Amino acid sequence: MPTVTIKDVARESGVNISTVSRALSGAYGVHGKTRERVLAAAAKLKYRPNRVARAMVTGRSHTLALIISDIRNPFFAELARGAEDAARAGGCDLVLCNSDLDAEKQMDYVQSLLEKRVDGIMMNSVAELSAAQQSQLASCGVPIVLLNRGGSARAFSTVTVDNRAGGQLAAQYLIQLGHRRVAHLTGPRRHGNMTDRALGFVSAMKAARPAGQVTVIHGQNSFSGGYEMARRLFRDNPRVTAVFTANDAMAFGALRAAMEAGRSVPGDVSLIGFDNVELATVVHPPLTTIHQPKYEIGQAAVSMLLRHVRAEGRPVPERLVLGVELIERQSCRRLKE
Amino acid sequence: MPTVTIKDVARESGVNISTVSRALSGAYGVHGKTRERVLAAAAKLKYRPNRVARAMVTGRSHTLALIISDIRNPFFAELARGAEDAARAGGCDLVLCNSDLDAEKQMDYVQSLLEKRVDGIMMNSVAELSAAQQSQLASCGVPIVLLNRGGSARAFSTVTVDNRAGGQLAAQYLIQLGHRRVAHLTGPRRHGNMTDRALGFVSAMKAARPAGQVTVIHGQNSFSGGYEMARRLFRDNPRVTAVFTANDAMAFGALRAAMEAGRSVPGDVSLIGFDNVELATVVHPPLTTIHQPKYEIGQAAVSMLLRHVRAEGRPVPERLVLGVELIERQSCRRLKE
DNA sequence: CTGAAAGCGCTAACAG
DNA sequence: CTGTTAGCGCTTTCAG
Repeated sequence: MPTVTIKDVARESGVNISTVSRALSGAYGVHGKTRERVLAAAAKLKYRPNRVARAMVTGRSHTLALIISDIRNPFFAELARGAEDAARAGGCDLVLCNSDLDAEKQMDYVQSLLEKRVDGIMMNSVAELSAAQQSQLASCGVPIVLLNRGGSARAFSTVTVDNRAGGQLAAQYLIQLGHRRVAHLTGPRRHGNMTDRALGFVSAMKAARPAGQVTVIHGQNSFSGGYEMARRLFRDNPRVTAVFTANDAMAFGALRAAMEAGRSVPGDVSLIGFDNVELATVVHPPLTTIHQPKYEIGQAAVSMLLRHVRAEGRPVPERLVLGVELIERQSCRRLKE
Repeated sequence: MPTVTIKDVARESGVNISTVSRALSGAYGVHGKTRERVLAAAAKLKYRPNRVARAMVTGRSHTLALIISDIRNPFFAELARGAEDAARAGGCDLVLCNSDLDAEKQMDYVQSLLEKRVDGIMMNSVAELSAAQQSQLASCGVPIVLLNRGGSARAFSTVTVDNRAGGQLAAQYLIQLGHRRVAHLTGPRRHGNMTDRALGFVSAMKAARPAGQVTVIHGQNSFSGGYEMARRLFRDNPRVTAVFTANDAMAFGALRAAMEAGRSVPGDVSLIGFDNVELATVVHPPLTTIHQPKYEIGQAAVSMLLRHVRAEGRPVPERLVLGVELIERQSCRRLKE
């Protein structure tokens, strides 16, 4: 309780505080004997270095931040776990921020994190950032890696999956099963990753022979968002034979809506999701979906970030794009002609 | 980029740094005019206070930590969200730690967090802590609130739900449906909360007329843990008519195992979970479960923690226990005599 | 190899 | 109301 500092250790071991500092940091330039004495004293006193003091002088806080929309989305939970494991392995703590896809909240977080001198920030930035925001972020002094493509300016490092290819995969699968009148349930407009998914899906669908018709609906990218959109869809647009949701959470919501509307999946309508969260195997029917490597995204993001942190100076933006794949389960069926 | 400090603001506005400090912290004792000048200078220079410097002198880092077993468990994700929202509302950051129910990893985290001078820690401590660990934690100098009952020593503040009552609720429900040969799938031995759930369940089951027989199986408290245990159970103990899992994730695993084993739920076996995570409504069949207020637990934990932090001195341990309730859906059925 | 001293950026008495 | 002066606990030159 009576906080013991490096001074106490110095007194106890009869050396100067700078010697203690060196001995403790395992640096060279300290006699074996002295070092042992210091270590013993530190142990005896139960000395615990004060990392905020250290951070102040070194300028490195050994803290990383992860700004996501909502940790309750299993996709982000998995990603966060990958990030936390990697951060810990790299000697850093991870502070978690939920932005709810709210641009203002997101910038507030960044501001606050900068004041706290975090060493780096990972974020799935809301929509495309305004030019002002972009430059503000780019020149904020700490490395940032985006979890989505970084808008027009190539100023940011990013780690993403190939969202566009994912959308195409979903479309091609549905096309091949004979679906042409389909819907795509997605998140808010200008949500980076989801926009790409939609792009890939719609373009592939249009390119089919005969061409498909796709209704795109925007809403909340959550369970309840999916539920709401699907409810409206089934009511207003009952002739749709398949729906592709921009994530699994929305697919679960759609599943729920289908159940309540008395529409069988895949009997009456086929459903395909995106993410491949663990629970996709246990819903009924098991959900066909596009798999993305969630844990690995988090991991890769921190290792890229850590590399930038250690590199000093303004880092050269890097971009890593990971692959996706179609996981076929039982929520889609072939359309009889 | 060329970090602007309070000194720069002082120079720019022609006053002393302490005046800047006062003006910025909104404290009294500074002339309106002067204050405006300072604020203007700060804005012009885009001054951002260095919170680690501030933390060093004030001794408050405005950082809270949450140590849980795994954020991928939707229960913890929801809890973490409640905690983060409350922390943010209280002006604090939240660092996330995944301990995997590993006692050593958990103590490592605590150690590291203490060095970082977090203001408080929330943790769902693994099992009962050893006496040594308990006293180490109790006297570590920062407030701790446990997310489970705190072992024998009443030295810790806790926020929990009434796990025992939850177990009883599950048992009574099953009893009333006529089940007497049941199983309970739970987590590792000595997991605080789950132990209480088991206690309540088993005792209520035994107290039934005629008394029930309950097989208790310990394993990993995860989707795959539930899956494994259920697989073994269905193979070795096929006459069981109902199973109660200590959380929903395990119930989902059990559902999966049942599906693969060709056993219908609730046709062949009834299933009841614990947590009431969002997805419990969308699995097939919708899961009957014991609801606990996850978000509120996280929220309550930080507000208790913040209260302790602000109270200074060794806080008086408080204990908050929240209620649970049975949510009846479609995974259990009445046993025909 | 070790000690002395100068800060990191900020707050908090203590004087004016 | 404002300026001076000490530090917070640690790292890091710079001299021995």
